[in-house]
Amino acid sequence: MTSPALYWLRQDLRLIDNAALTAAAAQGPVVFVYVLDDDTPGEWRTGGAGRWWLHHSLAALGARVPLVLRRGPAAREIAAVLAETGAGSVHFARDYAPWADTIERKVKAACEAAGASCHRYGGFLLHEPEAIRNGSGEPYRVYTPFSKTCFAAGEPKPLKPVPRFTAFTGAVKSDRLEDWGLLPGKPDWAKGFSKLWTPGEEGAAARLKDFIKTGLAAYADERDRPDRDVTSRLSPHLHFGEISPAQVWHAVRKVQLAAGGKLDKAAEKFLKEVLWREFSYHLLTHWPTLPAEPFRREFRGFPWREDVDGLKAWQRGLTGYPIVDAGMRELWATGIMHNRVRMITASFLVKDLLIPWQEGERWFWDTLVDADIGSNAASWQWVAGCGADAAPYFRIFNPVLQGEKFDPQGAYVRKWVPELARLPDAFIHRPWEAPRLVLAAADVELGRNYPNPIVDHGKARDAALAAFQELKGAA
DNA sequence: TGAAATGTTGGGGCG
DNA sequence: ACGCCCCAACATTTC
Repeated sequence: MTSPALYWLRQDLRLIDNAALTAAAAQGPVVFVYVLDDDTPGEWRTGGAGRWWLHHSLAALGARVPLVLRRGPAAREIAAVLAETGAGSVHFARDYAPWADTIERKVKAACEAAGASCHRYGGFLLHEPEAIRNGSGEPYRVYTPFSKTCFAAGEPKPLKPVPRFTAFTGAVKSDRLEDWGLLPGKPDWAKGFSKLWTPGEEGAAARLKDFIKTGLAAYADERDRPDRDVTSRLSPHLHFGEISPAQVWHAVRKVQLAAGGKLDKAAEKFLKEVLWREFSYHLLTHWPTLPAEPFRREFRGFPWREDVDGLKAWQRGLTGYPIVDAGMRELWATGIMHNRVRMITASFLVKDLLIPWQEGERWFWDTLVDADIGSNAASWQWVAGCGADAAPYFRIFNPVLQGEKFDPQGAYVRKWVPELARLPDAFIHRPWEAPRLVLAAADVELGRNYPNPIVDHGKARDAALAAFQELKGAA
């Protein structure tokens, strides 16, 4: 009788296109093991919104295959499951987080001590970070040449089908998912999540199909419009590996080749966004301090401010700038925020309030269902101007102009900031300029049912530029 | 994957 | 008729 093989689930909660599972299935009956909170440092454990997602994703997968759920250091738990099942090998996909390598080494050591072989496979990227280098053999620090090299590297490997496997059915200890407390208690802030999301491999596949059918054609022209519905919303599915980036890539390529014309531009734009995710993770792999420290070292001396009230107003969507508040409330209500609005809200925190980007990074980590250590760190540094290939610091978003440009009728603001819903278009992004009578007709009382702007953007901009000058002077 | 400040041009009002 | 000024509208530079 063949001994079972242990498949250690990481951020790959799916059965299709799964090298580790395919290899495990070839060995013998598969023991599916998920370990919560392995040895991830406390501050980077899956945040609140992510834990909601994780619960439902594990529930969805657990309905298809028997899952062994464990909690604690991965090496200890894997060793225990090896002992309980007599499995002869362990298979898992690589993680790129800065702490992952240590965890994976400990698992390997534990396997060796138990006399089991240990196999690591490629992770949740299209290309391994070691494989994409510039002419001088260095990792890229600039996105555009990076993306060109990725496109030139050819199509990702063909997808692996769901392998034929038998699931291990012997006795193994497992936690109960309900006991992990991944779902919010009271108040249940995730009430609105289930209307929008279907975690799990099937939900991910359906989302991809729907995006290609209804969003992709308009993607190139409308992807910056938060009042439209053309973005893929695949990010949380990708984060938990319910779908692989290669699946997404191949699916988009397929319709691009079949339809051509307008879809060419749209598909190209979309695949470039997939490559931003890729770029972020490559940066993280080569510069593991990315989540904590500015990539451009001179920014270590930046005169950030401590502003508890400002941070709180930003988090709660009470800054008095409608597009900022709409974004922060969308995030809280749904676990996601439109990409354009992420840039606007992030710019506001970092440039208008001069609050350290790490504070924003932390908040997004806790509230986004797609919170992803690489993309989150790289994107915050991009906005703050201290990242690799970042926006120059002096590129400061004006929340009024951005709102008027990308949400011209204010539909997005009206949806998420209902107290402003009755304002006419002309004032929806600048309520403080509305005449008294207009405000009264719309039932808006600034300072009572909607805040006055917590900062004057013009003055805040000047202060941000002055802070930047200070930094340059000190350098 | 900005925005504001500054510079340039050209049409029209007007002395 | 002419020059002058004002100021959109657009382009360029600067932050």
